[in-house]
Amino acid sequence: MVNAMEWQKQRCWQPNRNAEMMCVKVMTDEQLEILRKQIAVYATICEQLIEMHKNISAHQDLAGIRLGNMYCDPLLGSGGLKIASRQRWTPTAMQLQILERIFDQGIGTPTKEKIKEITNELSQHGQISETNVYNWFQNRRARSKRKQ
Amino acid sequence: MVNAMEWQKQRCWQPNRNAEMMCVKVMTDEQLEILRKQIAVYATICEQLIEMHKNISAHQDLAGIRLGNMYCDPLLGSGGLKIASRQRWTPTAMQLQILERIFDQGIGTPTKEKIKEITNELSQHGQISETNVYNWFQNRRARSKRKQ
DNA sequence: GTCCTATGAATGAACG
DNA sequence: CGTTCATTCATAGGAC
Repeated sequence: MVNAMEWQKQRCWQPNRNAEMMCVKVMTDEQLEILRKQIAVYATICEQLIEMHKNISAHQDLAGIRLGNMYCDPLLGSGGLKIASRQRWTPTAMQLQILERIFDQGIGTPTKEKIKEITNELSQHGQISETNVYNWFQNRRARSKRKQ
Repeated sequence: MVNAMEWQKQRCWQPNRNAEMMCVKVMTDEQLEILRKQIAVYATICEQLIEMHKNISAHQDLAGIRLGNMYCDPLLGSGGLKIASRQRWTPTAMQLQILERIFDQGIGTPTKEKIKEITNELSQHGQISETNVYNWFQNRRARSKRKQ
C-alpha cells in the first residue's frame, strides 16, 4: 500500500526534483496572506473541536490526552502498564502556545508573582511546576538572543 | 478523513538553514521558525482532539474538515513556492578530519571565539555555520562520555 | 520500501 | 544571565 504519509510529505515539502533548485523561493504577499488564513482556520477548527468536545464530555480535559505527544506511549498503551514515561517536563501543545504568547509580549523574565500566575494557568493544561515555567523563560530568552 | 497522525508527522518542517540555493527571503529564519511552531502546535492540538473525539463518537467522521490539506495545498498550488524540508548539515570528510583533530587536542569546550575561528577555517571546505560547529562539539563530547 | 544506525539538532535542567 | 550537560527527537544513508 502506498504510504500516505510519505506521499503527503513529498507533496508538501520537498522540492520538485524536476524543477531543480534554480527556482527562486519567494513567498508573495498573497501567499503569505493565504498562510495567515490557513492558520486562522486551524485556530477556528481547534476552538470548535474543543467546544464540541466540551459538550460531549465535560469531565475530560485536554491534559488527559497529553499522552499523544509522548515518546513511548504506543508501547505503554498495549501493556496497560504505566511506567514512568519521562523524567523531564515537556510542555503540551497548549502550554507551549500560551508560553509563546506570553513571551511575545516581551515582558522579559517574569517576576515571581507572574510565574506563579502563569504556572497556575498552565496547570489546567497539564502537569507543570513553577520551576518549569521559570526554566522555560530563561531558556527561551537565552536562545532567542543567541540565535541572531 | 485525513489521518491526523500523518499530518502530525509533518509538523517538523523547517526552513532550510544551510540554504545553498538561490533564495530570496521574505521572512527571517526566526519568523519562519515561529510560524513552524505555531503550525505544529495547532497540528498537535488537532490531532489530540481528533483522537479524543474518536474515542467518544466512533461513528462521526471529521472528513469535512480536511485538516491535512489545509496548510499545504494553497501554498503549493500557487506556482513554485516551496518550503524546503530541513536539510541537516553533514560534515565533509575534510571538515570531519579537522574537527576530530581539534577535539583530540582535548581543549574541551571551545569558546565562542574559538568556534568562530574553527567555523571560518572549515568553511573553506564546505558549507558550515557556527551552530553546526557548536552542536558538533556538544554531541562529540556527550557521546564520547557516554561510551564509557 | 522497510528497517536500522549514526548523528545533527532541539531543549529541559543545572551550573558558575 | 550566559554556558554547559543530559536526554530526546528527527533524519540521512546504508543494508536487505
